[in-house]
Amino acid sequence: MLDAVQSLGYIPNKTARVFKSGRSHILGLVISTQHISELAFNAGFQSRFKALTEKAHSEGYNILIITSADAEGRSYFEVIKDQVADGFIILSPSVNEALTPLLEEAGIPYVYNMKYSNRPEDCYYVSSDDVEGGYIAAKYLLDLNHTEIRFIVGIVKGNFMPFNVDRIVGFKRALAEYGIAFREEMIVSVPGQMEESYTMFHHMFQTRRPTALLISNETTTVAALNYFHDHGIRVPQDVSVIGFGPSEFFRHLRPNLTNVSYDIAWSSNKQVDLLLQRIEGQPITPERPKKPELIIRDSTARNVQH
Amino acid sequence: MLDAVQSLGYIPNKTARVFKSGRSHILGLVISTQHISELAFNAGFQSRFKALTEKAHSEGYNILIITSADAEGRSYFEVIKDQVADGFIILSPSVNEALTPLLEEAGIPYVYNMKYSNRPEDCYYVSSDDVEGGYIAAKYLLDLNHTEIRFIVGIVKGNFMPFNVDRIVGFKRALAEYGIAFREEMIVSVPGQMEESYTMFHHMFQTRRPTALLISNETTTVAALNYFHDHGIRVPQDVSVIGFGPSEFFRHLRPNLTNVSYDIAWSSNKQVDLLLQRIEGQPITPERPKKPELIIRDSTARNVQH
DNA sequence: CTGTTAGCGCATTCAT
DNA sequence: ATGAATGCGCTAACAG
Repeated sequence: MLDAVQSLGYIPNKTARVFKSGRSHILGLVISTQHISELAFNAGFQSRFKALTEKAHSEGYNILIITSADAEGRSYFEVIKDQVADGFIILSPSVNEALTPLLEEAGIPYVYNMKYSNRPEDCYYVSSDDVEGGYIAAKYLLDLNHTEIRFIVGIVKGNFMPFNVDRIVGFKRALAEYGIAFREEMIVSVPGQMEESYTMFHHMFQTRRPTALLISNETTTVAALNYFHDHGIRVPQDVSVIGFGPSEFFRHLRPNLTNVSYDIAWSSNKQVDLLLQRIEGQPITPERPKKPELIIRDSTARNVQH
Repeated sequence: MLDAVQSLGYIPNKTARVFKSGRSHILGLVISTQHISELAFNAGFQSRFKALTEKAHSEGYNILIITSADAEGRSYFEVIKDQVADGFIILSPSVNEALTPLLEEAGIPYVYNMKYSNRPEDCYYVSSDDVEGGYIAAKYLLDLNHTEIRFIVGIVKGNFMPFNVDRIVGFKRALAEYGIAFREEMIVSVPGQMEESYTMFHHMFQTRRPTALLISNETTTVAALNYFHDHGIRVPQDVSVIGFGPSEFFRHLRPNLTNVSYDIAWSSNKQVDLLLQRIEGQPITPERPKKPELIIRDSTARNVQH
């Protein structure tokens, strides 16, 4: 009789099974609409998406893409609570103090991709060591005799993202070690992506021209290289450039870019592991942030000016 | 009493609601693991992902990412039938004759992003007019006096993808109109992405050097530009290049690339519309493929050689 | 070892 | 208008 059932085109109702078992084997990936719209040269997000999907897949889970237009705690929660998913990976564009208590109260398992709170019990995230990232990048430029350095960071609603705050801390630390005074103008924020970044570099290079750039996102890095290409500014002869993000991406740019390389596959895997531990009610083993590496390529050179 | 329920932190069980209503408001996006692993410069997939996600979102649906390692009909079906989703958008890397009957028999609504069969009743797809795409690109190069043209196409398991078959038809049509004999060597297939493409261009330019290139995917286009950059081959003075894909991507390359531009947002929106019609059992209004446009930029010039 | 049944939480129907 | 009962399709527990 079972054979008959099998040979007939019977397909068990997945919804009923999920309902009964209480497990959908779906992981919600919560992203802002900004993430989606800025996909093109956002190599960091792409790597994260790839790694999370592959890892989830290998653990028997699928990824549900969940977007929320305004990245507020309450609205994120409204979207999250309506989803069929066993847990959520939250790629917050900023610190989100309001969201966590709501999720906790509702008993919804979650994980962040970065530090989301200053309370020690809020340990459900796996991040990278961004202080170190800012430090090694700045140190390398200082070793190459650069002092007119600009650190280009994106801003969301007028605020630095937490990892940029950390990178700036590392940047300042390196400066201090070398006895170079920090000046506010060394930090340059860009509100947007490709177009705004291009314009910003235009202004920057019309006025006081720096000898070295740290650029905290990939799209802005592409904008910089395009601006330099269009205006005959040579990298690294005229300006040194260091990018932040997955190393493979920068290897495919011209010139090959020196960059602070994050092991996004590692952190993504750990995020999924952590989330699955929460879902299964297992004890949590917090992960220490992994140190990024400086990959030296062709976009950085010794400063011979002045 | 209702107020009390509201004010208390009561959250209705989404799974039970889905079970009862029979609607998950989830659309499965079925992709191969290849899609995921080749995300980086795959601007076409990125645009598609973005457009599908935004459209689904605006229709009150979310996107579930479903991957299958081997893109066979049966294994795709095995994965699909286990998913909680109201319907599926299938980004098949090749024609998939085996999958469709299985889905039909199981009564699972689906939509493809390209023509998936030659039977007239298999009309559940929204594609672009790729014959036209190949034609306008080739015609433009022929107008610029190029005859040593190479059409670079990706292959999956030794086969051209259906849209490349169409583009080649258009390419040959243009050739015929201009009285240029087609030669087999004009079609060059690359098995892989960035690295393999780079090597392939190296071989190509060591031997008989073409004056113009049509490149059917974005990663290979980037590989070509990188190869030319590294070896002092100037675009468009030494070689003309035309890419295929979303126009914004090519605008951010250097030089700005002439390209055959597809309206991916349009086709993605239509795909979701079509799928929702199927899900709701509404009569289907088939969409005619939209014609692509040739965007002329800085990577194409008149052939003055010979 | 095979066959029957209870119950998951919601929405809908029906009875009050 | 409010409240109680039913059933969706599975699975796990239980009975035969």
